[in-house]
Amino acid sequence: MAKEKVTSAEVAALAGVSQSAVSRVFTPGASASAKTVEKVRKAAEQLGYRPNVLARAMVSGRSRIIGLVVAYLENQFYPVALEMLSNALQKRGYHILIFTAPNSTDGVDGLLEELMDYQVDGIIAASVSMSSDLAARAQRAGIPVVLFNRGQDGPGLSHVTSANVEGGRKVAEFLIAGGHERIAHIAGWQGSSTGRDRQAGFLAAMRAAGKRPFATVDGMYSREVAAACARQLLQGGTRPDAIFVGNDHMAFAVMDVIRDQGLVPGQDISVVGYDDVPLASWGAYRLTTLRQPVNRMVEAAVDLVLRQIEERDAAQDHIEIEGELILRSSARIPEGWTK
Amino acid sequence: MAKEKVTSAEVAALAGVSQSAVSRVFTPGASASAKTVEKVRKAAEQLGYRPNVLARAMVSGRSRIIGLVVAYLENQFYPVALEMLSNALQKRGYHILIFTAPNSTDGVDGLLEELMDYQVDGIIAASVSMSSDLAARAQRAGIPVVLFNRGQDGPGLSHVTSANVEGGRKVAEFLIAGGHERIAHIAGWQGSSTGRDRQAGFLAAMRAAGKRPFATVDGMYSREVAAACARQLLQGGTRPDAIFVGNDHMAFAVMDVIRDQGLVPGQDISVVGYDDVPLASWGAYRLTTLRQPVNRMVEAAVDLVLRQIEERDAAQDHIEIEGELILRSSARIPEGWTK
DNA sequence: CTGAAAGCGCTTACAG
DNA sequence: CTGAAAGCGCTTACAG
Repeated sequence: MAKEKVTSAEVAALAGVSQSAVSRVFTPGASASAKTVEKVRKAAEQLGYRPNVLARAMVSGRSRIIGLVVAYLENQFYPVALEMLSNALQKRGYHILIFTAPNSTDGVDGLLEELMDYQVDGIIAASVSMSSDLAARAQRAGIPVVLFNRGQDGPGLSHVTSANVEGGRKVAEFLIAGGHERIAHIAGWQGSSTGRDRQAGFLAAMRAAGKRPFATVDGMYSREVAAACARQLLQGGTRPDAIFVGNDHMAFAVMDVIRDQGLVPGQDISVVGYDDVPLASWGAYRLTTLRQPVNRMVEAAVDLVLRQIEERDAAQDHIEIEGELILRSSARIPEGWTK
Repeated sequence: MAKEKVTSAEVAALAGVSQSAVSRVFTPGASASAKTVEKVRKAAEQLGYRPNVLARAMVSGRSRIIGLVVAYLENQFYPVALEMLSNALQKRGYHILIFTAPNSTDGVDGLLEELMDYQVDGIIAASVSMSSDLAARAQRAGIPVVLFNRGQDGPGLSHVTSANVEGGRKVAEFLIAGGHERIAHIAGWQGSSTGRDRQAGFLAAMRAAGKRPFATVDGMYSREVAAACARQLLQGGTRPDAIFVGNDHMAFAVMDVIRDQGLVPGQDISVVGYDDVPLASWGAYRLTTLRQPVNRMVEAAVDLVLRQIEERDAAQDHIEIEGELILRSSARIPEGWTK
């Protein structure tokens, strides 16, 4: 039976080698003779020895911990991403230390201190913006930061997003092709790059087609705000015949409001979301939406941080992944387009 | 400008005190004169010093890290719990190291090793079972384990759940009071205590009322399985007039199937879930469900681990929190009951 | 209250 | 390949 805590020294004693030898056997790439390896492995097994990650971290300067700043978990996009991120990182020998953040910018500032206290090797920040001051501090500390699903103004940070401007454009073009005349936009939070980019793409495509949006309002990425916006839009004499909503999470609220008014999404009013979270495909919503390829975004983010950690040279990078419009029944499908 | 890494020795030098003094100033409860505190604080501020948590962990034996084993994040119950857990722990100076687990028992076994490598102070395992062998190992290592939303056969682990047997009973009584004649149960995974307990309570209440369930099947906590079960139940000549589903996540799938068949939940067939995740109150579902009070479950779990960590004596405990039936429109409401 | 010193469990030059 | 030794950044008795 293994005892509470076994150290490399105890293994060394049992194996009849030096403590350094034990360490080498457990350090990938270090040299040890086959005989030593065998003796050590046997002793370690017998004692139930496993290297103490924290001690290793102290001397090597690598904790194998990635700080993940996350918020807004009500939006199904993030739990899904979180799970994938954790799996991908686990597979490469890292683990995630979670920091739940307030959704505002200033909330993150205090977190960085704590993050650094734990000597994390890198930081992935999902769904939060970061001041460039913060970026600078992390950089000075030599900790790579990757923004996930959020861009950044100014230099300093890597980030991975989907092609949001283009996504917004695609949605507008789809809606225009569908013959909609009064297209409204309940935008993603205009304090975030994703919200702004999607809106910019949407407006650009409208302009290019010589159309003006029926209305453009900020849904703040909030169910409540989006629902209020939708109610507002529906109450006038003429109402929109299509609404592009800045993300799926808000789009569900909008659909709920539409139905509350006795209208049918996809017939009376087309609704298009952004993300393609699992719920979007469920029977109750069947939401047409611009899919953000989470798996590829996750892969990119993981590659980015780990590359910056493991090969110090690796420069920052901005990765943009293209999304695809997923056609379902919440929006009228233009003739000739196939589901 | 702070430099990359500042140590207590550097602060000591600048402040003109010993390194031990610096350490004391940053150790709550350690004694230092007002003058020393001031000199040290000033120097620390100037240099941008913060204690290295890992170094502190090494010597003190406390990492202030809680390992969280989690899976099944598609079920909105868990992201919600995760966020609350993280917030509660953060507030008390701990952080969560995430381990995503396969939903099976054996998957967790390997994780425990990794968990212990990081010298976590405690473990919270959500939505996973644990072999008693595993429990024993953690115990031997002196690491308290708390099962969240899962019970355990045999001794060794603390756990917090809602009152599942009673919850199942309440649902049955509600359905019986509603005058339903053919009540089916798509149960939670029978490999889990929650699934078994809810079913047991349900069956007991049925028996007590002299009723036999229309059918009882295992939904495995899976959308797909639950949907298949629902289709099965609906296709015969006589179909159930009520279905108690083992959790909300499956209940949504069941409602989707019911509507696909042109039936209306709450009119043609009553559906009752378990959990009361946020989605249950959204317009598209309005699911009647037995609420698990996540906030109280989280508080209890956090208290339990921290107590076991901070006062070594604290014994294991099994905490059961009562839930409440939330009446919405997915199920017929018995006369006299109020929403 | 305060400093010198030992030690937490490792990794990593440094000699051999 | 291998061992002795230094050192990672702290906390904590131990004297004073």
